Amino acid sequence: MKEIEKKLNDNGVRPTAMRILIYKYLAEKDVATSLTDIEMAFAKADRTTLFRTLKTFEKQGVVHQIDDGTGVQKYALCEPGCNCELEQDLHLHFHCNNCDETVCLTEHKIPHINLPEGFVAEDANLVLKGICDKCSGQ
Amino acid sequence: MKEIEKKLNDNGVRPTAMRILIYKYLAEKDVATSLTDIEMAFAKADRTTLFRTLKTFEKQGVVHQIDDGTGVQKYALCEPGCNCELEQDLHLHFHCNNCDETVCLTEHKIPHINLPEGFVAEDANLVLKGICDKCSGQ
DNA sequence: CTGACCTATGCAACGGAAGTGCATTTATTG
DNA sequence: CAATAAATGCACTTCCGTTGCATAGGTCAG
Repeated sequence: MKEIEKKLNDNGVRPTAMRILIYKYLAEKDVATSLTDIEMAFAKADRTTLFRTLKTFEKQGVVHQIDDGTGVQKYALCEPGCNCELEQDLHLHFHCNNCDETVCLTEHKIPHINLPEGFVAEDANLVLKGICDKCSGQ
Repeated sequence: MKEIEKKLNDNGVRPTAMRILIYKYLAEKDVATSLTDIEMAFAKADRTTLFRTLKTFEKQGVVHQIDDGTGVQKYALCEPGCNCELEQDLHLHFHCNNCDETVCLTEHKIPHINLPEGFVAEDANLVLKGICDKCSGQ
């Protein structure tokens, strides 16, 4: 519990009760989480608070945002050494068409692509879709 | 003009006046196009018609849909041999942070990724973001 | 040619999700 | 404790995708 407070403090986020709960929730889930997911889990809290909490987390490098192609923004906790901004640090994401969950494959970086003359890449997003390990094992 | 009619017929799409115009519009633009873009260009036509036209085009393999991370769906004409459904045929897309346009890099396929045990990829989406050739040349 | 029929188009409305402005509560600091 | 800043909650807006239903327009059989 105290570790979460410390973690938030280290990232320049004031550890309020709400924020600690949200962090804990994200830590317990091992899949990317949408604002609506969190809203369901914390029915009493206001949507805006949750929204702004996520945005604060994102800005301070606590979570990174994921666009998995479903049309809804999702978030996942950054790994200890996660440098989300740098191209070479971008891992890829896997979206399961069966259970509809999205997971970070932090070990799998996006390979370097040779672009045509004149194109300069600053960022990349790679999402693979298919059947995840949990669903294919059934 | 007649080629467009033929092209649509070949794909099982009845070539109405509206559809020919939309096809022509897409052909003239070399960048991915959103429903709103088309709506602007055809102010008299109804949003729904344009929407359904795009969906029809997509289903019949005339266009493919692109998710470039901006949150709005975009579409681009399929190349002659484009097999959008097959994993090995997936090209990548480049979104320019300067001019905000998204282009197909049809020559650049998404590299094969070795996934962890249990994961089966059926589809993939790779979007690179940065500065495009037109903007970097300035 | 004409009526029946199917398809395309148009209009209205809905729903989900992101986002903003402002008031209020809670925490921090002098 | 008072003054100030930050966090939370409420109301509302906007944007986009989508659907239901009515109408217009093209197609085909008789």
